Amino acid sequence: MPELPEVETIARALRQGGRNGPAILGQVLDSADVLWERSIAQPDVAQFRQRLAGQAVDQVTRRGKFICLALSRDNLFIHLRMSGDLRVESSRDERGETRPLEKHDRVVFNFAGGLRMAFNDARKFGRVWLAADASQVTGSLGPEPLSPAFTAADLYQRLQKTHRQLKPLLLDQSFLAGLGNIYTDESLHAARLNPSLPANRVSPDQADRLWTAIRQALEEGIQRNGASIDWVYRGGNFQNHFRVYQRTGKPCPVCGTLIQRRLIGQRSTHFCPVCQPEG
DNA sequence: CCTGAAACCTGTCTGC
DNA sequence: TGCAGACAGGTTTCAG
Repeated sequence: MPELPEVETIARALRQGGRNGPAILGQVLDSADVLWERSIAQPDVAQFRQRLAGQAVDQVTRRGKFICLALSRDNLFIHLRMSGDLRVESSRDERGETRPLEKHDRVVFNFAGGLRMAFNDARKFGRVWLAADASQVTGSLGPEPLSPAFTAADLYQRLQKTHRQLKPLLLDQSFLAGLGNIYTDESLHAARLNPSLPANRVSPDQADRLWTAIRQALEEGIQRNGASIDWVYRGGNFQNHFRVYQRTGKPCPVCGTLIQRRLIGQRSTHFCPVCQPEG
């Protein structure tokens, strides 16, 4: 589900509190309950539970679409994939009774102070890693799009190296970390680039536009606390500001032409045939 | 190197 | 009402 802005919103809430519960920064892990074993990518479940116990949450950050918890001795990575979410709450209700879990809770992290963090994931695609060496998990990710180190010239150079179509390329996390289906379509529309255009045919000027569009789309998404669609992620309102995503048959906000949808790289792709012409 | 298809899953919605 | 099929914010793996 979530892309960079949604993951960023969740990471901030874990750091400062808000959205789905109190902050977990500084909390000490007591135990973990694994309700769906395949949610644990690494190491095996027994080792995962054993190593976790007693470690404090020293830092909460984000890298691409990964939530990264720096623990006392390890790093805990959470990837929400299509339907994952995190919920922080007290383990007991007002009467002191153990609070029941929710449908689709897959892993529950219990903290020493009485809080718990539930990883809820209807579709079971999400994964959790525990690794001493962070590069083992996030090592192959491309640049962080909002980092000052990522420049328009940088993007242009990377685009020149391949003839892959822009849409699947931007979704490739080793090319750029954090874009998903929503923000890719929104960025390409703002940059006036056709999603099927081969990357090495993008001019320096167009690369500049794409760089600006990507960063603006992501920043607006973060500012609106992400996009909430259907039953999955809740909290943000960026969905009310989509220009093309899920707006098939509705007018382009720039020229009024009806937005088209078609499959590119097996993902549904929304674009304006006039603002984003072929070739 | 690149593309497309399939797999991993559950839930919702549409149309017959 | 029931049921089949399409579709959903992601990633990996495999065949060609």
